[in-house]
Amino acid sequence: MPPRSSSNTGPKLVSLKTLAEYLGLSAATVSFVLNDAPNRSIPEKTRQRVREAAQKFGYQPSHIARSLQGKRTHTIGVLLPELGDGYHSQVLGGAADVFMREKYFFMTTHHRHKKDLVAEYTQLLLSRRIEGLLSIDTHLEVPPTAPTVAVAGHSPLAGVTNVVLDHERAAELALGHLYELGHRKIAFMRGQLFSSDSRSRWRATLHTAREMGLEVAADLTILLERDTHSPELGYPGVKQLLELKRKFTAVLCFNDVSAIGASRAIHDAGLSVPNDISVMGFDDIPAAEFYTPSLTTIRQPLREIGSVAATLLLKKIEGMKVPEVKRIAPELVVRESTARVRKSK
Amino acid sequence: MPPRSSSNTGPKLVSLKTLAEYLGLSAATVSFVLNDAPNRSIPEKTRQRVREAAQKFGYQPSHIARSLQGKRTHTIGVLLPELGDGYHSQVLGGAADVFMREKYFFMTTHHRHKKDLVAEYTQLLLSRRIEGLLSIDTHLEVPPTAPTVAVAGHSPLAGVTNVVLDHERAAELALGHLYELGHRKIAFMRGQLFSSDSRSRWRATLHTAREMGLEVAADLTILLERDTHSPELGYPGVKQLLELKRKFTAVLCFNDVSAIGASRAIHDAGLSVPNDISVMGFDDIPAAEFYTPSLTTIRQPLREIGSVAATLLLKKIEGMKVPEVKRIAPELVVRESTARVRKSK
DNA sequence: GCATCATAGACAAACGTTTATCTTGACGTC
DNA sequence: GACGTCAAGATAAACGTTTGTCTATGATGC
Repeated sequence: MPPRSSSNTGPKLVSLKTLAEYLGLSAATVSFVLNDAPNRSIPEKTRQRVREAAQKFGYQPSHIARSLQGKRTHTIGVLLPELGDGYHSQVLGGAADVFMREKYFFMTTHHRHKKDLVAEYTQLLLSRRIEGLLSIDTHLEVPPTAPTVAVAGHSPLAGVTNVVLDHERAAELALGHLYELGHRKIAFMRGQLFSSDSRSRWRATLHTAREMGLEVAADLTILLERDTHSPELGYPGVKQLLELKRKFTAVLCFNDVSAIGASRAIHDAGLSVPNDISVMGFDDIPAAEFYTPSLTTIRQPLREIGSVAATLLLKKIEGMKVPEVKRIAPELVVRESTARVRKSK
Repeated sequence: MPPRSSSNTGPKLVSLKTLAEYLGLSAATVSFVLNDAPNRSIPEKTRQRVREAAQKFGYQPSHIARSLQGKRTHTIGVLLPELGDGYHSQVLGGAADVFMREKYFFMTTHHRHKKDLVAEYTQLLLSRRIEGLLSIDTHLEVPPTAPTVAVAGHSPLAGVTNVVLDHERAAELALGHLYELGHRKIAFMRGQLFSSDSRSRWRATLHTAREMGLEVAADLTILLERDTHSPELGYPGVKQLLELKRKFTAVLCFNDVSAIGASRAIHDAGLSVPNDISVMGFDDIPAAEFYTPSLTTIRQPLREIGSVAATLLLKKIEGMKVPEVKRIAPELVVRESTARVRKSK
């Protein structure tokens, strides 16, 4: 296809005033017509003329001028650590669906967890008169002066609504599944201490295990330490357990990546997943499905988390009351890496 | 940590006027001080007073009012099909790095390839006075009236700069690698006809193969048809080739996902990757590294593509001339799924 | 034939800035 | 003492809208 003609230095943007001048009308009248303002008597004939002229000149009202005196900007500010990795982008995607549907635009900023950037961007967004702030995995120091909803925010802040994964439910699903398959000797992985929701997850795991009468043995607990996103994360711990001849029939991993590492360690020890040992992941990353054996895991409904957060934020902006905290239930995804524990010891 | 105090109905935003009134000065003077306007004589004492008051009231200049008369809004509009999947988010991430660094903010819109939405959002962004448009994997019908850079845009448009992967280079890297390993009978996968850059890739592959003296045999060519993102995409074609007893030592897959499917088919046929057949992917998705055997692949430097596009866009906005098309070189990532062809036939 | 009323539209203020130009008083110079 | 200069700041216009109020003009009522 040949390039189209029109240049992109573009027809200069036409203002209400120019349009009015051309029509021999006042800007006000033109504005009334274009906005279908009520309580104004303007004959259909004039309306036609105005609309045609607007069409002809490709008139676009200046959103800036508009929002200068009307309060509404229909703009949201988003704060997140990094764009492009799976987690944050998916949450943002879910939120974006809602924003677009409700005719809000949003500006995204990323700060790589730098405190001063978080503060700076918050201010800059505010000075652009955003109506609300969506904070994803971001540590806010003070409550912003605009309605705010935080996803996976750490500390509770006055007036800031938190949307978080229901870790209790996650633990129930994971342990419940293993329990039903007959597993009683389960190895546990505990997330790195610096990891954002590592603590709440571990607490929920301990709590649920106790309720179900499952033992969380210290000598079957692996504490992750390395700061990596490769399966190498889960390999050494499980390998060591196997070398020490600890007895267990399943391992509850911190996430899918470490579950893949765990699988490899089991495989390398000459054992089979899931026949000898079941492996349970967390997150449901795309690789969880592709891996062999595909991973049974707990899915975090990231898009849903995003859309719930966005919905709550819009409600707040409209002045409605919303809860301080909203928990989102995860889902159990059963695949190949877990199986019924074998009768034969 | 206990919740902080301050409420988020927030201290009402303070305007220049209010500030000026409080100080007993005119708004203009306050503006001069706060902007360090040159050629204005204002005693240091007054400057101090002004700055202190601004601090005290947490004054934030209204970006909106500012950009109403100055032309600059320092805002970019982004058009993409979908937020949250790997490809687009990574490109956006790379672009965002540049935008943030250069103090531009951006609004992201997604259109799921709906033509009318593309047009509508372009207009809306324009009416918000964006200074430039970044179009990612989006089919633009007409050149927008603002400087525009397109990533993986399909048709060339007058004045729109295109940033694309250098498919020729990609083919050279892939085929060169296989060639060096001794492969001469290679099976090819051709992308679905509806896939965006399927055509240019195939053309480059044919061209490069010819140059290297490699044969692209019709009976070793698999045309993908299913519209799926699961490995199932690559499985049946390769399986069929094996069943038909076609002889080949390597398969050049359309992407990593289909490469995983291909691997499985080979495995299921009782053959080994890479000992019997080498498998080459494309994209370098995260799973490529985790899979067993990990995939040799051609990496699309997505973040780089994004940052190059953003850089070009900013240059255009500054009024500099930039090329109509910019090709980004891919990278060969050698892992376990390819090996030297075995001597023994 | 005059008051009343609806119509069709103009006028002007306001939103929060920036910036060019003007004012005022103090001081210095010859 | 007339004049110019400079400092310190005020005024006002402008950016592109929206919206409350005002004004002509003609039509209607009695």
